[in-house]
Amino acid sequence: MPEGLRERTRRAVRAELADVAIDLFARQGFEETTVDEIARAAGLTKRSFFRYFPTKEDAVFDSIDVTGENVVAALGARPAEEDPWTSLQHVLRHWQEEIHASERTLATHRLIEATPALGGRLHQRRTEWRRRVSDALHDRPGAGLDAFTADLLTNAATAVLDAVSAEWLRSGGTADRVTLLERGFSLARVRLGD
Amino acid sequence: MPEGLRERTRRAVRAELADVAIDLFARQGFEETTVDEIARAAGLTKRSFFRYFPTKEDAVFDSIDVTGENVVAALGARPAEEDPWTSLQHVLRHWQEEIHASERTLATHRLIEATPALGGRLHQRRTEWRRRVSDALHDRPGAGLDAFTADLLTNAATAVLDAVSAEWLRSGGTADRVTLLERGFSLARVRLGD
DNA sequence: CCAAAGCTGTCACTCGGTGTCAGAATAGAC
DNA sequence: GTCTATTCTGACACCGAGTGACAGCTTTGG
Repeated sequence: MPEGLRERTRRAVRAELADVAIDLFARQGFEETTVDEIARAAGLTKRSFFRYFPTKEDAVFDSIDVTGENVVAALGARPAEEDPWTSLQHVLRHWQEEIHASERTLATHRLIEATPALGGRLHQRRTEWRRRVSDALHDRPGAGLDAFTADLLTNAATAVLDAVSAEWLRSGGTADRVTLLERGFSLARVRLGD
Repeated sequence: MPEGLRERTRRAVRAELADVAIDLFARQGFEETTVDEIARAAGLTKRSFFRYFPTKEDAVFDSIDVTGENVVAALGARPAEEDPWTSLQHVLRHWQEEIHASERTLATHRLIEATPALGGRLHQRRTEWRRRVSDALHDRPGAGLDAFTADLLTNAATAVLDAVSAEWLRSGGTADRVTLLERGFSLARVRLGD
């Protein structure tokens, strides 16, 4: 059984729900839109909305968020003797390449930028995978990084990521995210053995 | 009238409220403590709690948070031709020196570390002053920084700050924050004109 | 002493989020 | 095709964070 009907339906409903949510948020604002409203518009009840998303905020990040596993796995695939900062750059670059900058992506980022609660929740989600990445760097084969340096590396990487998003948003979605990422990673550098 | 009785009382109540709150949070957890509980313990009603703090979270940051004005002002006092990264280092270093690492400070940081909602809210607050700092760097006399670089600088500075807090927490409050800050700022560098 | 301004408790309300339950739909075994 | 265990759903009740409105008390300044 490669793909049950049930899971397919579930994913479809989930996508539909996220779709409707972002649409409403973009039109009338995040705080001004109730969960009940979203659910009704998608033909469900409020209770069922929370069976698909843990919070109202999470309906927004579905399409644009990274998972810690992805980054850790990709990081493990890099050569062990490579400079950690360079490894991070390559991993995140590869991730950015996969994002196709649609109109919806732009609207989503605008929404996050304009809504403090969403910014907070995004940070909260990232904290999770930052911990994983930091741990992965910490006990990496080869040069043993102390916890402080590992944290510094991951924090700095997300700092670049945020600056890239902000600039991309400022450009109205026309700027090339990969190019910005490269610029960011070379302007800000975390060099070891200094 | 240098200091009215009214304002003095108000500040005292506010401090008392924050005190009680942190105490309860540390003992039984943030989510497990209701606002009503805090207010009652301080001899007030829930309604009055919200006349002193906009949210439940904000009762925690009262003593440990920076304001954007402080940083911007201190930044303006640095020599105009100084490297921005170095300026940030000095300003934040000065701020860290003023923090005396009491038991309460430690408890507060532990609490934030253990509570996702608090981490999110702190980030939200910092976003506010990051914008100000970034703007201040943007139209600084002398070298005109583009918005992207200015963002990168401020984001990277908070990245260092967060790594310092995490390490200090890991050490159980024994590590010297200023030393850590220096190490962080020299390990991670944002260099311009490259 | 008197009026304006500020602070307080009380009440009522909205909204995000959760626990529970009973019924409908579905998956897989026969 | 049928039966049973699992899953999904709406309905209902509930909690806690936050807000608006109002009435009464205290402080401030003249």
